[in-house]
Amino acid sequence: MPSMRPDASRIYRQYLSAVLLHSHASARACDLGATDLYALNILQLTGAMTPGELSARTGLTTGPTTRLIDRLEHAGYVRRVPDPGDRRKVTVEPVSEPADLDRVMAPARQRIGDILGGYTPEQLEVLFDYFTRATEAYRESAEQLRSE
Amino acid sequence: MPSMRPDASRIYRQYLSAVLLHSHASARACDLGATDLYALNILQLTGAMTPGELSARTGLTTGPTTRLIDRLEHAGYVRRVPDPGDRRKVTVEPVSEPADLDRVMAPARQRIGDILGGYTPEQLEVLFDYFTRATEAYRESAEQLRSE
DNA sequence: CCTAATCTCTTCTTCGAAGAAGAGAAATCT
DNA sequence: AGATTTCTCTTCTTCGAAGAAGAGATTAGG
Repeated sequence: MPSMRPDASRIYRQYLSAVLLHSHASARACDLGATDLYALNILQLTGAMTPGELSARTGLTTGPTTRLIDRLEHAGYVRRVPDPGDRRKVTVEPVSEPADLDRVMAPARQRIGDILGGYTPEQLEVLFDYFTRATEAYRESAEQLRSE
Repeated sequence: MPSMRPDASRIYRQYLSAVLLHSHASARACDLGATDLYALNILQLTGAMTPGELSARTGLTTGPTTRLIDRLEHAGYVRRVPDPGDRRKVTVEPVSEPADLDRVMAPARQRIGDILGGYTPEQLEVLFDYFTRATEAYRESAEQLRSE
């Protein structure tokens, strides 16, 4: 990060730490393992996919992936839908309203909502522009790490 | 999140997912366990603390915490410093430059740096104002989850 | 001073999740 | 139609990390 501010890097690092801290605390509060949350994020970000594809993305072999999906399905975060075109296949799709996770995330969502509510439309434009770009940047970087 | 945009919530959610995705991929690339990264984040965010305090913050008992610190120290992310005032105590402090993690995070940092470099000073003001406030919001929310 | 409290670390056991290998079902290709 | 490939799922084993209990060392209090 260039010299926009002397402490820009530090602020950003602490920001990331706080996000991760909260995410981990949320997972813990839901009795959700780290890999489970990771997979759930993949599904929410990328959309429905087959177990095989999820295996590839998580880096797990198919065995653990089956049981990972079992856990997520049992907890009500995803569901298995048979593929109409290919009856060997199953599609794993994220469920719209994951009850527990939503409840746990509510306080943070409230706080962030309050913060965002204090900005002008022009400022929000900037923020959401950043969110959109950063999403792509992190997704690409993660992809890059995965393929190394 | 109120009706600032119809897809605001979705954009923000995907943004968070991407951040977490990348973080998990980074941890994986460093052979760093989820709890290890979690603890490291606590230390980087809050600063040096005793193993007992780290135990409380991670929610672990003291046994696993000792070995968690062992792993982090061995990997070169933290170090133990004896407390001069109380010789029973040890202070665990994060090391300034964690080699592996830095290397793994470099591509993302580059991309984010490029994105931020494209904004005007006024826009950066808005972004860093958000980062600062959001850090506090997530930290408080995580604290709240921990104490439930 | 001597007891109680505090702090870290060690040991043992337990548990969850990952890997490996293969079975079973269905699609594809010759 | 038969053989091969492609999926998912099952079983068994292995491994890392968490919990419980207690030892050892140091400080604080009566």
